[in-house]
Amino acid sequence: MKLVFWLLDINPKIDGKSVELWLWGIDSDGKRVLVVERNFVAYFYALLAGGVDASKVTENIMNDYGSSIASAEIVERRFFGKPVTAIKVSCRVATETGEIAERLRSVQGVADCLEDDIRAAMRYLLDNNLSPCGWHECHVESEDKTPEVRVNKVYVAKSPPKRLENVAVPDLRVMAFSTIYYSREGTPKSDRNPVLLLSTVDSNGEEKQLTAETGPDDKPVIEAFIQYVTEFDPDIIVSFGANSVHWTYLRGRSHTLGLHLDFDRAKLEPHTSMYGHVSLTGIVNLDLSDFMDVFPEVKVQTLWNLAYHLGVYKERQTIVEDVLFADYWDDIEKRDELKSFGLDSARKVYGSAVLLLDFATQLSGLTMLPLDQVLTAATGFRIEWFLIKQAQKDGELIPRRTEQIYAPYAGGLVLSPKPGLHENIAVLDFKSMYPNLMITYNLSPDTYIEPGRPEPPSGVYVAPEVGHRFRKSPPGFYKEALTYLINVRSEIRQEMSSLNPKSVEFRMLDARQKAVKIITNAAYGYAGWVGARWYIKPVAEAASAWGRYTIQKAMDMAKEAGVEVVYGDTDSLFIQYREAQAHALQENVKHQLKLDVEIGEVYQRIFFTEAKKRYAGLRADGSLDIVGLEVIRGDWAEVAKRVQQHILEIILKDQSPKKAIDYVRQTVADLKHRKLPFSDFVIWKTLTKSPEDYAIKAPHVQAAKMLKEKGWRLRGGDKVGYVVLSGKGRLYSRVKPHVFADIKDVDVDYYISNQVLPAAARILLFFNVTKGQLEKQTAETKENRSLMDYV
DNA sequence: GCATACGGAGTACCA
DNA sequence: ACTGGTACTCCGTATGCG
Repeated sequence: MKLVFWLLDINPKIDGKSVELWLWGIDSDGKRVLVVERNFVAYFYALLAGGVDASKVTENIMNDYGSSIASAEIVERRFFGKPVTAIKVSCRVATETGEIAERLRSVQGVADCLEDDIRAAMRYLLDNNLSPCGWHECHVESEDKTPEVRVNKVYVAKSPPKRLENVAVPDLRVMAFSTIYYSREGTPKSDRNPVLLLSTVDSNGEEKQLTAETGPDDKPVIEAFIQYVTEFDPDIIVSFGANSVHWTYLRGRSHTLGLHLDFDRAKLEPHTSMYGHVSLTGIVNLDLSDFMDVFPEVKVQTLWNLAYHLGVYKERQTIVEDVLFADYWDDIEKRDELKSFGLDSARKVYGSAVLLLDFATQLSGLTMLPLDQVLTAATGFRIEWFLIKQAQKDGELIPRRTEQIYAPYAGGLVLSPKPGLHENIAVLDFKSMYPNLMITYNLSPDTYIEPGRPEPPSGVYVAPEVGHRFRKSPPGFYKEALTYLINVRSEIRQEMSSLNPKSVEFRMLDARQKAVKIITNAAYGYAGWVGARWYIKPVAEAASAWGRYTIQKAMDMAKEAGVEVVYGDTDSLFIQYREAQAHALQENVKHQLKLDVEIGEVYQRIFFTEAKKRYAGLRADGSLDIVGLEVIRGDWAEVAKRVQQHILEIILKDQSPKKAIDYVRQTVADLKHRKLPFSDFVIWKTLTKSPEDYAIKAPHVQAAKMLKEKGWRLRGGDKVGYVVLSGKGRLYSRVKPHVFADIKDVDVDYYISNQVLPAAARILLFFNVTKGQLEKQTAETKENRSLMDYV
């Protein structure tokens, strides 16, 4: 019979020597199904050394290892663009692939073995052109002897599934949860600290709070959780932080209580899997904290900040810090507040998930990575899987990931800005510059001509400065991949333009074009990544060299046309805008450099300091575009950022330094009287490693160590919020984690002289502030450092 | 003995 | 755990002045 199903997840099922592939899905009737593939054959390629007799080597291999090998077939492939002969070795026992490959590496005539490191599930998806989060059609038979799995129906595949074009997504059962643990000893540990509260929100609109009202016994909480999950039978479980904390915690806690957290569709417990994520068999485990790299503008990565950024809620709400959970629980008057915070958190998880699921689904389909891996996989791996698909189409063998020597190379060209205010400035932007350069000059691992090698008949593009050569044709697989991506994106955007932005189709397409964009933009970075399978430094080096050439040429052309350039960075030029002239330049550049250039933002007014990568522009619609300055940095106190923001507004709109100074004076006065919220004083910084690994004493490291002393575990990647307190000595000796500090101990003078005034002076330095105004300022701040010191 | 200079560590940003 | 270019703060020691 024929089965049509949407592929939710795939996992290998290893039973002794047999490897089955389990394909979890949803059929066209909405039934949850498992399709078991029993005909998977693992294989790899033995790459032959030059000049050897392929059939002889094959014969030798079969003689010596025939008992482990199902078949050995001589095939023609390519490796880094060069034609190669290889033996495709299929293994009798899938789990022995790596071992056999390792042995064959030392066989006479075998140069190397490749693709033995492609795991079964990915191999299967790749070879059959399947796509997670996509519809497929498959000949199946019903399975009589149903394995112990929780689905409506189990089938056995009679042939590999075929992908269908349908892009719709079935109705998925989604469940979100949040946790609250009880600990008076810092970071909760599952062997001693109970789960006070589990809050859930699901796609049926049901909200639940599972709690241990009566005391420390949380066994009923976890039992109820297991029961609820089993009954609801979610396709996707969403959380914030489950990959790093909650699954391990809940599993550990279950064991402490003599329970098993075996609610997934194979009745197994959560287990760690690829790319540092936790797997739930047959259920997608989605951790929203893995989305954070998609939103770098959210500086302190918390659930609540993410949800706020996404517009899940509008009014800022009071958050209960985890440090205070135990206090809230023990205080009967505050316990309800904690409970509603827990439920609210689950709502935020669910609300955010609804908005992010389309994007994740599309990224999964594009990269071939299953939905629960695509977000935990780093950028490099996402693009790599996309490229692997393209390479396979071209007959390119997939290189192994090998240890490479890191060697930096020159990047983009950055021009020094002309400091001060400018009127009417347009940004001339090269659209998707690096991808387009790679397309235009056919930059790819398989088109690179090594020094000393003869020039191919098609001729070569020679990169400026660095001299790397790339054949002009045929196109490399980067060119093909990028051309596809860029075309697809513009088709999608075209299609979107005729749709209602509120329609489901529009939402889907928008998610897809965002996913495509992410992959497109990462291609250049991937090329220069030492960890890349296809790492060839000259590819990245040539791209950046062509980039510098391009921007330099465009600058020369601007000069020739009498257009003043005030700034530029990598792929953009900021020019004095006169409409006809600018458009003429745009056309000229487009034509001569064969790259797409657009006139982007036209600023009414723009302000540059002497520093590169830092400016503020006033857009035509009156909004500010602030780049690089303290305002948009996550490691400055809120009060300093707000002051700078207002100053920029005053300077760009009113052009009144006097007003700006008055504003600074007012804030300094407020600071002196502590008439500002405590959150204004918190400085957030990221730990790049565990606090004890630091060689130096830095303020945020000291604050982290204080948290650690109270039992709170902090690791690399964690953000520490601290405030500076009054006192003597080094800065690091008088900081405190914000959760333990009080506004009355804050050193307001530090915030005036090291936060607010420097941020203000960064801008005001460029305006003639009269002596009188400055003296007034000095008088106000008395012995503190005044603006004068900075001017 | 003290203030200042300066390189390095650390962080975060832009493209 | 995708690249290089850049700015900036704070630490900690070297340096120079009185």
